[in-house]
Amino acid sequence: MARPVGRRGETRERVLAAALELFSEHGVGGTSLQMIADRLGLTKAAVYYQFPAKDDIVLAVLQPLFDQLGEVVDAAEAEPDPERRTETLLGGLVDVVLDHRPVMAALQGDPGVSEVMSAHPQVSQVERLGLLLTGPDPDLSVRVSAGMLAGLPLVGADPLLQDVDRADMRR
Amino acid sequence: MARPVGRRGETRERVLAAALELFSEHGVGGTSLQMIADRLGLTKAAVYYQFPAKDDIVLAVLQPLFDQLGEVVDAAEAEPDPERRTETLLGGLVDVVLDHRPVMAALQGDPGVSEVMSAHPQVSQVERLGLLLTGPDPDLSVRVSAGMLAGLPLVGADPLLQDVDRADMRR
DNA sequence: GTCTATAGCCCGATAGAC
DNA sequence: GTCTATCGGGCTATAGAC
Repeated sequence: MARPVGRRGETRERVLAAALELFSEHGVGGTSLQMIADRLGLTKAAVYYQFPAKDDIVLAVLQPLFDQLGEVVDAAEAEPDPERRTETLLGGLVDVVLDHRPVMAALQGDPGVSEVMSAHPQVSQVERLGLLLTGPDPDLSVRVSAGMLAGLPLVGADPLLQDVDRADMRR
Repeated sequence: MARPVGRRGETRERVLAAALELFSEHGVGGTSLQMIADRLGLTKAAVYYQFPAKDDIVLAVLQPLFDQLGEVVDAAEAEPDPERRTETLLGGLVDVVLDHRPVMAALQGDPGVSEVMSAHPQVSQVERLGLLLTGPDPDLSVRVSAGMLAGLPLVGADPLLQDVDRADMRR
């Protein structure tokens, strides 16, 4: 096999790790490509070789989270019973938050993330799917659901509760 | 009195008016000092003379709204009875949204606004006061209130409902 | 007091040398 | 695969005309 991959993508991974650190320290908007390059001993252009644009770095940091979120939505959609459907959905959402706690803690509520996501609706569609699934009626329940979804990351970010939350969420 | 003020501040007002228009068209982040200057037939530096920084323009646009919001919170805090307190608070919030509908419609949900506000906590404190007032208990009720507050501007922005809303809000 | 002209610095982005 | 050089544009700053 001769290691067809070898250390390929190593720099890319280092960029993503440094980016996540810097994003959590200064936010997306406060982090420049120069800072990322400096932290790795590279130049701006070297970072630019790995990612065509700054947005792509943000997206790459978020992608694993959204991948898992997509799987959760898919699984929930396949569930015919409404009650078990929301059960699968909420449990899966908790898992997503807990599995990606570092990313969640660093980027939740960051204005720069909102900008990138509104500019690249590819990932945002997944979130809309989730919202439509919880309540397709254009009533107040939608607002409450959205509020819960917005509050979910806040709960999962700091404390270490795990099984207890899942029961509370069902209200 | 000889009008000690005269036409002073006229340009300043024109800058704020043009800024509000441009913010609503392109968002805060998409509006440059150059655009504001061009719309008024001025130069960037002329705008810069009126406001020391771009953030100060955003803050100046928002200030009347936050001033009124502060008054509402003050009035609600002075109310001893909890029920009447929330009544005063919610009614006042509706008034704030309705009185500043143009600003609300233009800047609500703008990522640039969030950035400026997190960089200048002077005004954001008022909002926290309001949140703490609605529910000082770290329970779920806070989340729901926050969700309602986030949804309030959306309601007040587009339609023309006025008295009916105030009754609905009390849930 | 108000504005023009100009310049500095940093950013994201691109082209092309090694 | 990595880097130098450079571009255009954004915000900020200063000097000085009116």
